[in-house]
Amino acid sequence: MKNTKKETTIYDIAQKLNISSATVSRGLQDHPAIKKETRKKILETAIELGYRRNIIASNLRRQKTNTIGVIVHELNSNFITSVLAGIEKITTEAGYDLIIAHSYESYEKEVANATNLFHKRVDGLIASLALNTTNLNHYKQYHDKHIPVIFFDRVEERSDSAKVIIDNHKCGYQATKHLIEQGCKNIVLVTASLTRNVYQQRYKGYRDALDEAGLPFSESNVLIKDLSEQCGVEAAEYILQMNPRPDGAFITNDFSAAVCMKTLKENGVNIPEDIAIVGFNNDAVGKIIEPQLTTIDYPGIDMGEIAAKSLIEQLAEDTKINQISTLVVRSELIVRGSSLKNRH
Amino acid sequence: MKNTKKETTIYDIAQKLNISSATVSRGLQDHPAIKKETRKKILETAIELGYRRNIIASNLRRQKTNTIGVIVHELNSNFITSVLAGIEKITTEAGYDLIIAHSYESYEKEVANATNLFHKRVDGLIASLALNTTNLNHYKQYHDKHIPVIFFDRVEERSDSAKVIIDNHKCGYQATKHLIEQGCKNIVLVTASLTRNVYQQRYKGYRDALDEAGLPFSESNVLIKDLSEQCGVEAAEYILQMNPRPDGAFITNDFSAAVCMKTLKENGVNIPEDIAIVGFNNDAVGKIIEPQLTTIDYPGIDMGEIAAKSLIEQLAEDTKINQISTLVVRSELIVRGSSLKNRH
DNA sequence: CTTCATATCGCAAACGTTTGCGTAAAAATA
DNA sequence: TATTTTTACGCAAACGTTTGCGATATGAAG
Repeated sequence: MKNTKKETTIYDIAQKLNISSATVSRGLQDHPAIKKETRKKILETAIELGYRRNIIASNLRRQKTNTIGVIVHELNSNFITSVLAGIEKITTEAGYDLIIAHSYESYEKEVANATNLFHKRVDGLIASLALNTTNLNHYKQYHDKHIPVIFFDRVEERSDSAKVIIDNHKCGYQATKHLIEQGCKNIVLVTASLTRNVYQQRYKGYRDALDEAGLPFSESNVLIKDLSEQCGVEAAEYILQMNPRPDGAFITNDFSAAVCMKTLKENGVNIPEDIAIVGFNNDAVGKIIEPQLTTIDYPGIDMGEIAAKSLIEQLAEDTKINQISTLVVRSELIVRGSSLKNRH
Repeated sequence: MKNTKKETTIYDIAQKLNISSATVSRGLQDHPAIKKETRKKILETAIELGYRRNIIASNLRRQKTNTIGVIVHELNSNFITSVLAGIEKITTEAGYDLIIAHSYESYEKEVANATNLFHKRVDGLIASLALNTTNLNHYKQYHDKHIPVIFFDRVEERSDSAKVIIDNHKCGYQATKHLIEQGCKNIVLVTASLTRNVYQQRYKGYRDALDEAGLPFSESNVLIKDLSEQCGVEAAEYILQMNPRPDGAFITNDFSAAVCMKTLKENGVNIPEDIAIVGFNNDAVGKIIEPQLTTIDYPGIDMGEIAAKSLIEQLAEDTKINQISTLVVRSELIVRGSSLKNRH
């Protein structure tokens, strides 16, 4: 039961029709220099013989793969899922295929994925950096071969690639300012490594909002964690042992915020009366937790579409003028119960 | 600034060393018939010239891609993420690359992905069916070319492909029996289309548990939804208008269960006193909601590993004996607050 | 009836590997 | 020393497309 059947090639079609393989090839791709009639015959015998175009041979000849690679730092957030949907929409419209690689927030896996996609000869790359990625050497090979790379969300600001991001500084500022407006005077920030741009910017926004309101900043109010489930628990424990207790918390990830909130509640803390909480990402969990979580929303689907459009644009133009651009998509604060101290 | 630099090929290496390209090719892949010394020289000049193997040419010649495709019906659940992690672990160990495609629970997208991966000439396929997929013709092309396909979780039982699943009947039975043991006598089942095996089996388990306990079955206690957020709300509304009110609910998706629970609570229903609830999947949200959600846990990572191992096994053996196997991975009921009526 | 433009199509090279087979040299054996 | 085996490597075909260029036939224009 071995696979003995040979694949049918354009030669088989050509032979059957007594024409050349060149004509078949052209006929299959709607080349204008082929008579309607012969093209029709070609298509007919193609399906008759069960022909499938050998993309590998085609890629080899054309020196292109019509494929773009995507590297994401995580998968199970609906932000990322939305981004992927946005990317997919644009790329399929433009006739590109997609290869999605997952780095699991690991620098090593990100490197492996980058070189892997490079060897697979993707025509372009869209990537979001892992949490602990600081070295970008694995993208240098792309630049050397003039393969466009676009970063989204998690970017490296020193890089001269195109980037599509949100205004994390503004978000951090808005979130913090909102807490201040609710009367908070002692606000904790729970976030991830400040080496990653998104957290660095949110941190700055947090500080700027404090400064503007004339509130003191304290190192001990900033908790650098990994934004996992465990992180939520630890953040709660830290808050519980603080003296004086903070009256607000900005936790830059909805899931961690939810876990933290839950842990605080279990220890008798009232949300938002004792501590007001703001998360980040507008994940579904924020609407499940009680009270519902105030958070920052930003449209993943737009980010994906913009990143993909931008990449395809770069692929289209031979001229590598490539004005290095940073695209910023809108974002907004969504106020819900977890932060509404003065609603009465 | 056009990309003028030609790629270096094995010919360039061969020329520089005054040997043949065949020797270079063999040297690069550790062929035993190459002297240590020449191999070393080859590797050295390879990196010196910045050589990268042209996988496309290699694939064309070998008629293999060393790539396996994965089609998932969704992405943003940690079940699927775990499955992908499991698959990735095994496949990378075996030297295969992965292409992940996402069908967004859409039959059309699933078909598109299947033919796309087929044209990309993956060596094998691992897939989970979309909710409304009933026609499997898009996998026929794989069988025709003897490309192994393995289904996981969402499978078609009539198919003669290998499958790796959980015992959904047992899960449904256990969940329902647990509710009965908690004193429930009027149990609602909220689930998705019974054409999909997982929901069909869970439904049967539900019915069998009722029968065994001598409890009556009622069509009006079964709600077929799509297990979205909206579904959770609708399920709650349905339950609220039921007369008499049910005292238990088995909702075959944690997120929907959480939304439903929340909506019920908002309408004055006490969980679990008035209605006990069991979900499915052991998603993170189940530990956030209050009370925490009783659910069914099953290890995605094991499913992924098993599916991948099974596929690679099929790829290894030329002999297509291929005993059609159905592999069942363990699963278990996790009891938490949402169903514990008689904890006092 | 020439001349020329246009419409169709074929030739053959190229893309970069891999690999069956052959061969020369070196080593082992008789 | 003569013969056989082993070692190490080269030749050239094959994988299936795509495409620049040339060739033929057809019709239009003069």
